[in-house]
Amino acid sequence: MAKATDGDGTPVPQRLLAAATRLFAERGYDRTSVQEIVEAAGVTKGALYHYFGSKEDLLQEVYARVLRLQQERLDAYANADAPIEERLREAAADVVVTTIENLDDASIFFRSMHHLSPEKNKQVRMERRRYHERFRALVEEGQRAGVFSSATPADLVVDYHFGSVHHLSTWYRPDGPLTQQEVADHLADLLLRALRP
Amino acid sequence: MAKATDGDGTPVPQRLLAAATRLFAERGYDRTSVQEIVEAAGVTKGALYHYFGSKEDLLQEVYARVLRLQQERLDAYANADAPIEERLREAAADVVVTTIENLDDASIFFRSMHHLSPEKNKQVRMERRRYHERFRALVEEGQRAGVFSSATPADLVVDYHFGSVHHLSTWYRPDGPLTQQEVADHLADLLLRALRP
Amino acid sequence: MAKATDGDGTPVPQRLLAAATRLFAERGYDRTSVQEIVEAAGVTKGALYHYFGSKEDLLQEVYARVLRLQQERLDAYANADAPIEERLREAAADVVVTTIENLDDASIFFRSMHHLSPEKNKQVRMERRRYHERFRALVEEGQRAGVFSSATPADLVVDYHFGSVHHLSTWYRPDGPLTQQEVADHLADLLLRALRP
Amino acid sequence: MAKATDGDGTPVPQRLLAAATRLFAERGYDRTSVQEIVEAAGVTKGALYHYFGSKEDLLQEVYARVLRLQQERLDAYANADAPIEERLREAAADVVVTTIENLDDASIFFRSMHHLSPEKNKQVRMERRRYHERFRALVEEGQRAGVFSSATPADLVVDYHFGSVHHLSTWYRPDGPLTQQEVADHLADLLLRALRP
DNA sequence: CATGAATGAGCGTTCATTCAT
DNA sequence: TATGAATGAACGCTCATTCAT
Repeated sequence: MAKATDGDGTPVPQRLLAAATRLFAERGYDRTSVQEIVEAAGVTKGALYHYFGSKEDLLQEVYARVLRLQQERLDAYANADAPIEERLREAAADVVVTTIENLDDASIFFRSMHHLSPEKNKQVRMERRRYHERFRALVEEGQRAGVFSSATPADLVVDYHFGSVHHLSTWYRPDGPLTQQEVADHLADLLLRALRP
Repeated sequence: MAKATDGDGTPVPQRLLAAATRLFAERGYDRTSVQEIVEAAGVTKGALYHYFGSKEDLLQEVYARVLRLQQERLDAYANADAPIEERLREAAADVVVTTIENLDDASIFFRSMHHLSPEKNKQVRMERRRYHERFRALVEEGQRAGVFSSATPADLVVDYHFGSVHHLSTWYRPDGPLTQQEVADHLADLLLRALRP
Repeated sequence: MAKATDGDGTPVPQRLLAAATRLFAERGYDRTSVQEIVEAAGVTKGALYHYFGSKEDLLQEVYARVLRLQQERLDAYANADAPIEERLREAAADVVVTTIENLDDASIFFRSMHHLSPEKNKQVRMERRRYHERFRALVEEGQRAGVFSSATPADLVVDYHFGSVHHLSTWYRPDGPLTQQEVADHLADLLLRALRP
Repeated sequence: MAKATDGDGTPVPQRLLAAATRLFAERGYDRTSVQEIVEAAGVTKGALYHYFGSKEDLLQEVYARVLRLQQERLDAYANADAPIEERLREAAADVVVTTIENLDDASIFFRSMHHLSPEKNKQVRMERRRYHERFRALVEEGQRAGVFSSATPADLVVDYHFGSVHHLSTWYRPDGPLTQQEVADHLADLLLRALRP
């Protein structure tokens, strides 16, 4: 238990990842130097390069973590045993809540993806696509069932909603007039209202 | 007319601004070097610094241009002589069209704002705020008239729509299945449907 | 009378020289840009290069002016009709007063001489040498007459006094406890006392 | 002993400091480029910035070294067990000798201090002040004892002497007619003679 | 006489990464 | 495992000077 930890007992890789996440969100990927990350994590450069192949790998790990989390939650809501309106509403609200809860990761996600090398970028986009499609399937299911209007292509509906989710990191403030849940409910409500036949 | 131009006759400052816009959108602000900008514009560094105080000034100019354009267009639609639904629908569709028409500027706008120094950032945010508020006033006008639902605070409605506009640069492709106008109409339609009482 | 002047009627070359003198003294030769000089003088770069061949020429002109002035004054005191102690005392005090009165020029003189090109440097050193030698001749005259001690070589005596003159720009402040004349009298007194047989 | 050295075995920071000292003295601080320093030291720029935060830090280090040395020596002479005339004479001569022995450092000191940032400048001035005051205390001690004339304020006496010390780098040449010690003795003698009651 | 756009070389500094220990 | 000295390429920016007008 004395290995790869320091003082607080958190393993070095986690400490590095946490420091990198905070700094990338604060100042952006390019403006964060490896030196700053290792100082914030309380280790040396050698240690970082022992656990991560490059600065970019660190960024990819941040992505991988948030992508995994969001996909799991979406799957849980989407596959639940409930009417389609309810499942879509809950999934739509949940992505808002988890995005707010991980606003740092979200900022990085929407602002730093183009810093990944083409291959890694492609991989992230693919996972992102899977997420998008599971969400779209919900919309289409409701459209086929006649519960949702088919006036707008499902793809566009999904992008409409995700746009507002991405946008959260631009305007949401924890000390604002609305709680996370209220924001989530409102945004889910707007989506469902737009889909009324 | 032989002043400050070269070969094609376009003034040097414009050439620099155009080159910077394209490059900032392509690879991001931090990843674009001053050297690349001046090479793309066919001038030397000295010329750039003759017209612009810094690389950051170049970025601010890009912002200033697009902010001015969008504000003008919004004002025109918002102050038109037509029913409120119509005015909101047209304004909502128009911001989509002009964003697509200037997708480079838009990408820069939503991804590089945090690269501006605090003071310049503040100024841009202020102008942005003015735009947001003009749009919000339209929503509130409809809500007061009972034409739009008041279920969702107008602020949130505006952010919902603008989120999808920002998101355009992430997914819109000119060679996609929908034309600019179709995308604009769909997105405006989603907004109006969500606002039905 | 409307030529080469501006507003205040001072000829452009003088205005440039005055601006350069102030700025060179304030921030040093290398840290003063040609742009700053022309702005301070209220003219453009072209005007500067019309009257002066280079930035260095400006510096040389500053030197030439102060050298001429000091040489003239020394000659006047040295060739006066008075006992040698009196003539040396007055010359020694006068160089202190004129140095304090032109503290800017003096700072430049003692700090920026090595910025001149070899040829110009040589010329300035030569004129400086002439000044030194006229002063030394006074000391030697007194030594030969037995009025001054010969314990120290005259050269060294001169450097001893000039050292304190150069040093003035380091510590003299107009709002200090001593007036210019008091400082001058004290320093001349120290010299004369050191020379007592 | 194989760490941070190269070829000759001298540690890199020392090599950099030595190269910088020589070059700053030769051509002045502003005229010496970082590139020239690292080339003279046989390392790369990265190495310099590994050990020193900036070019200015290098200059400050030169100052710190000479200030420390001179203060130590002055303290030793001033606190010795000997009559006041003897202690002042020896201290006055010693500062001349050590200045000549480190003429490079001295040139830099008297010509480049204004290149330091305000904060660092202040620090250097403070240490310099301490030195000045220890020296002044010696003069005052002799004045109170009636051994030295009180005709001139002690402050001015100190500045008179230090002026000649600063001036050394302007005229002293190792191949001149006088040895270091002879120059030192003469200058100390002039000071003591000037202080005779 | 005077302008100011433009040059081009050089500046101090940063930084991801490597590697001997 | 982990260190930290060192690299080397690139970065944003400055500036004395030139020259067509």
